[in-house]
Amino acid sequence: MLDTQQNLGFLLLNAFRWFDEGLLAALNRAGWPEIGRPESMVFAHLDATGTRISELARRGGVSRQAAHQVVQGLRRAGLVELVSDPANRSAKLVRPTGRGERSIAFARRRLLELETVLTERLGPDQVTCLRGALEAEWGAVPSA
Amino acid sequence: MLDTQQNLGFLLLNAFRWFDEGLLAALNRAGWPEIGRPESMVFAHLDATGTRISELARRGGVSRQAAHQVVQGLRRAGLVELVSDPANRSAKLVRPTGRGERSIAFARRRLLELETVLTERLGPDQVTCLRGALEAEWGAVPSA
DNA sequence: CCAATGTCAGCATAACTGACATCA
DNA sequence: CTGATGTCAGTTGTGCTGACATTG
Repeated sequence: MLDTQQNLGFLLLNAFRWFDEGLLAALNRAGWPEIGRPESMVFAHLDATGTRISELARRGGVSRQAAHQVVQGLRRAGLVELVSDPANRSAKLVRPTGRGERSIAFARRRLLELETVLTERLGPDQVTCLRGALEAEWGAVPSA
Repeated sequence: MLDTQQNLGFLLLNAFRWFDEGLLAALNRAGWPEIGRPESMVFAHLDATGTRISELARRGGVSRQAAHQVVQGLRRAGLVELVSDPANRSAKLVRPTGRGERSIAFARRRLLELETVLTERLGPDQVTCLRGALEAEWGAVPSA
């Protein structure tokens, strides 16, 4: 009853899922079965030089505790390592391991590949157009 | 490390969240606090004449059991009712109640309102453009 | 006999809140 | 002392799989 074929919100969700499924399926098939949706969300916000857990939580919009749990899972999987922050002994930095960096590089290639496929199917004009609208400043969510 | 400001997948997710938050917050404030994310997903796929639980599950991409659980919650909240399908006695139809229909009408108005705000902020060209790209046929997710 | 539907039960995952120790 | 950080514990919500009765 909400016109899911025309409603912009649902259209956006379906488009996101297209990318999300294409990325996660490829990662799983290529040798990183331990990377799921929550892992990818934290992983994406990781900084090459190391990032604090609380910072990852802020970027991902989740609690410090939830981020901590995901990071521990990634550590057990050998994708990240925790090192003490030299600037603050009460903090630790989450850094990708060699295997973690390889998975990130793979994900980046895969995302570009998906965008290329989309460009072949929709044409360059529509994809440029899509990107332009999404990169624009939408501003705060209207509260009224 | 995945360029979350440029990656199309993340851009799509953020855009979806803009609509999702704007819709759910308005519903909660307007007197439907029991409608959350899962409820809205089922609700959106509801048909005015009544829809089977298994059909809602297919449309929403979740299991029959998960859809069943959400529907029971909506029924307890008085937003939908379950009636026997006259065409198949082993099936039931999920239909919105009066209160349910009012909430759906409200949601529809709110979604249009959000799109109007977006059009004011980005201009009609970019929104038309966005809608065009999203309504196009993206095809199956590339498996390779 | 088989397929689809709705339902119940148990399990896994993932997020949250609360609490606490450490350190700037 | 206050605030930020990381961590542990408990709880809640949500979806899944398995299993079963009913119906076509």
